[in-house]
Amino acid sequence: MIRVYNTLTKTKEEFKTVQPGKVGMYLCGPTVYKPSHIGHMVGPVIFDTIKRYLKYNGYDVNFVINITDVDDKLIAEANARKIPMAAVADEMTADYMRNLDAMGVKDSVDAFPKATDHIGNIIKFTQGLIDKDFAYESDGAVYFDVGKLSDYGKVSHRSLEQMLGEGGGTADRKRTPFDFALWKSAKAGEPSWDSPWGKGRPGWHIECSVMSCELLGETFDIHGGGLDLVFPHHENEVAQSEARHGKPMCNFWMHNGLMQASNEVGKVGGRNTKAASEGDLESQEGGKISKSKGASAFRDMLKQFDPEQIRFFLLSSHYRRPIDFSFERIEEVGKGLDTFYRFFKRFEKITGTNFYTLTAPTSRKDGDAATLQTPLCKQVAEYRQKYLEAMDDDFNTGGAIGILFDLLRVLNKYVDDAKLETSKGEVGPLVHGAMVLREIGLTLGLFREPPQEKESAGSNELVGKLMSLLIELRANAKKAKDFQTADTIRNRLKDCGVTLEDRPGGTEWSL
RNA sequence: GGCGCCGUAGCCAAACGGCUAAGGCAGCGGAUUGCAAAUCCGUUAUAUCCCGGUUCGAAUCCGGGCGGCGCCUCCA
Repeated sequence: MIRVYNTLTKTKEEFKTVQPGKVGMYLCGPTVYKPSHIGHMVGPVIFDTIKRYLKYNGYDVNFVINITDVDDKLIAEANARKIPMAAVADEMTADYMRNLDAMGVKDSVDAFPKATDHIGNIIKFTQGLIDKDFAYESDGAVYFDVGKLSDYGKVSHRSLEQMLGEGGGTADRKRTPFDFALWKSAKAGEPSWDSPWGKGRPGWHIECSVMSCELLGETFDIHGGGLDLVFPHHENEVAQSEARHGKPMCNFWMHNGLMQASNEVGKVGGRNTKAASEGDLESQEGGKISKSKGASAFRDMLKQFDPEQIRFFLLSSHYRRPIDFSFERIEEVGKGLDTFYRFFKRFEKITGTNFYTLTAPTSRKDGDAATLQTPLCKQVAEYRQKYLEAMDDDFNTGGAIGILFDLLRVLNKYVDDAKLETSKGEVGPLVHGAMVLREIGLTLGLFREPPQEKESAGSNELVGKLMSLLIELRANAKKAKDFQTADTIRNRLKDCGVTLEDRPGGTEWSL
């Protein structure tokens, strides 16, 4: 049984779907006005992992991430750069897609609807709300009347009375301060569309209600987003959708913790310099990354780190927790990841099989059936079971990764104990163990393909030839007990960033 | 000020009332090695920010502090 923490009820609930075997999942995507930074990758990676795990559990998952391509910030950016808003949106959407692709998320997303492709539907939806008397026109704009909804505040767990008591919000053309715009009237020079209320553009919240309904139906299963979107965005989505349809918009509201910026974030590519000189305290003092104007572009971060390393970092703690960003932390998890890569090589050496070509079970049921009866396999099965329990419990990827390490240790120990590197032994259990490691890895979106950097260096033919020359020279020196020469070669290579390992089957090198 | 989240070893982190508080990184000792590296074994929290309470039993539940963070500002 999979249990999911629901923001609506503030408890973990048994996961149940609207339609048997099918899951509709919607994630609030980016406003495409600047290149994405690492904070933008948190939600996609987490919900991609959730999709992978649900698929593994036999669900057919329809995963939607929206693209907000019309908004104040986009207009401002377009004006500043003196180019059309659509040009800004296209450029930044392309950047976002490349980043998602690097993180292994893009292919997992079934649709990326854009707000501007749904203007007609947005107008229809808005008119529907007016017809039902949940919205009113005022001066060319249309507002949602929150006072008409008795349960407004149920997602963010606050009440209208309480908020009004604080004197928050501003009234202007609105009936109540917390009424929000469904449709905004156009100002001169702004992109606009014709509507029954004159030229204008959609408000921020309406697109998500409209597109989620278009693609996933009036009631769907999972709505995700960052914790910062709970209020007002998700509160307002629910208000719109439920007022319009008279039924629950979504059964499970899931919110991921935000990535906290440390001062370092802005340092890559020197993007922080501008913000700092402008006295942008937010980027100076940290806070959530999504707001930090100094956060470095994710594409720059990809030059420094393997995407898998970043993914591993994001999944190493529970999704509802805030994550503190730091380069040290990413380096650190990278070292843990390297231990897996070393095992994969070790595995290939012994079995002649590339770990990445192993055909592992892609469903939980198949995995259950694949259990063998040797001592190692039993141990592996126990860890697999623990892994499943961790993931069943609100997608506890942090705990799951701990179990991945346990599994790794058991497999390495088996190789050591059976001396598989020097003598022929029973490799069947090892292959089975590696298969389970791959099965688990794939549900987390890990170990999909060999780490890129290390591969490219290793595949350089000249480098390979030079390395075998040096290794041969060193082997001759060792044979002649000339350890000084042997150590010189090893130390000098170390200075070049190349590590030599004298393994049972011969010397190996790595960067 | 209002609503809410969080505080576990040097650092990161799991745990959701009950066996010895996972795991990673760093450190230390050992096996192995010509020496290393890698791998494995052992070790590093009389114990979960502090103070009370509930309970046979609390890192977990309740109350009160202290500290960190988010939202409640941008005709949203």
